Amino acid sequence: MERMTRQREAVLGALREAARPLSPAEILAAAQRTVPTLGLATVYRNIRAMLQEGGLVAVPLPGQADRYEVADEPDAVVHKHYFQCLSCDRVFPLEGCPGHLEEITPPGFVVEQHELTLRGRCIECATKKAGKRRAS
Amino acid sequence: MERMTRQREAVLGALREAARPLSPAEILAAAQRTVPTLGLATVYRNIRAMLQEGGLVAVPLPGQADRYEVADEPDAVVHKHYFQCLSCDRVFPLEGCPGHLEEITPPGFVVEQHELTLRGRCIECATKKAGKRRAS
DNA sequence: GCCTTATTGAGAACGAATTTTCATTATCAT
DNA sequence: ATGATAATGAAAATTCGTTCTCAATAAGGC
Repeated sequence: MERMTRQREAVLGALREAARPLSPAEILAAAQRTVPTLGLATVYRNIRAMLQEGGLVAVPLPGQADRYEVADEPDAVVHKHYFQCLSCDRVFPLEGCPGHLEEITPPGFVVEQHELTLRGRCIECATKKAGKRRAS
Repeated sequence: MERMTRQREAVLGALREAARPLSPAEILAAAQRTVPTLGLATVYRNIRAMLQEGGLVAVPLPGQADRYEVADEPDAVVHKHYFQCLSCDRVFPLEGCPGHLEEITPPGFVVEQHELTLRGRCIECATKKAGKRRAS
């Protein structure tokens, strides 16, 4: 990936505007508002390229395919956690970290990373308590 | 699943002795020590049957296929968290829960479940500091 | 021990996510 | 503006985990 194409800008733009981790399909849908002819393969190609270049990070979720979001500042060691809505399936970044990990770590084990995923209803789905919807 | 077969006993035995969540492949390997001819399809069939019957529970992990472990007592509402070793890939159950989830939950969001996964070196891999297998 | 039929083993088949192929299009150094 | 070639779109292909098919085997009620 050496050239700045319309499709790549659209993918990056979709991720920037979302302010939350997106799935490849979500990126496709959002970016197609800018480049209607955009294909899923191109979304994947750009995701892969930007991951390598460090501009994107993958957000792994239990039992779910990875989501992606624009990488934070390199020096921001503030790792993140996420909330996944059981209704609309969207994923939102959380602020902060529960800590207290030492307390539940067995002796001799060395913790290098940790991932916390909350699940429930996002504010929108909790409010209009309609039946299940899908991401917007 | 109405008959108690040698293979089903082997699968259950493997899970009981492991005392940690196992992947279908891990179950296969362990159970084959008892029933060498055991096939992977049978492992999956028994996992599925025992899941339905409530004897097993699936352990979802970020970016990983589900592991399985024998279900705790029905009344034990003590949900669990896990530690995954970046070196040997094994998963270990943890005691307790960090709590403090409200603090990081955005206003209006309703938390119904949560999952925490620690990653690093298990006591064995931390001790014999062999080369890394998975990057961080 | 006999017989019905649930269960097995092996491989084919599957579904979902992701990658590749390849002919066409478009970026950008010149 | 031109050309070399990186990037694209569409579909085919691949991967991985899991389920299914089907002939052969074996559990367990009799």
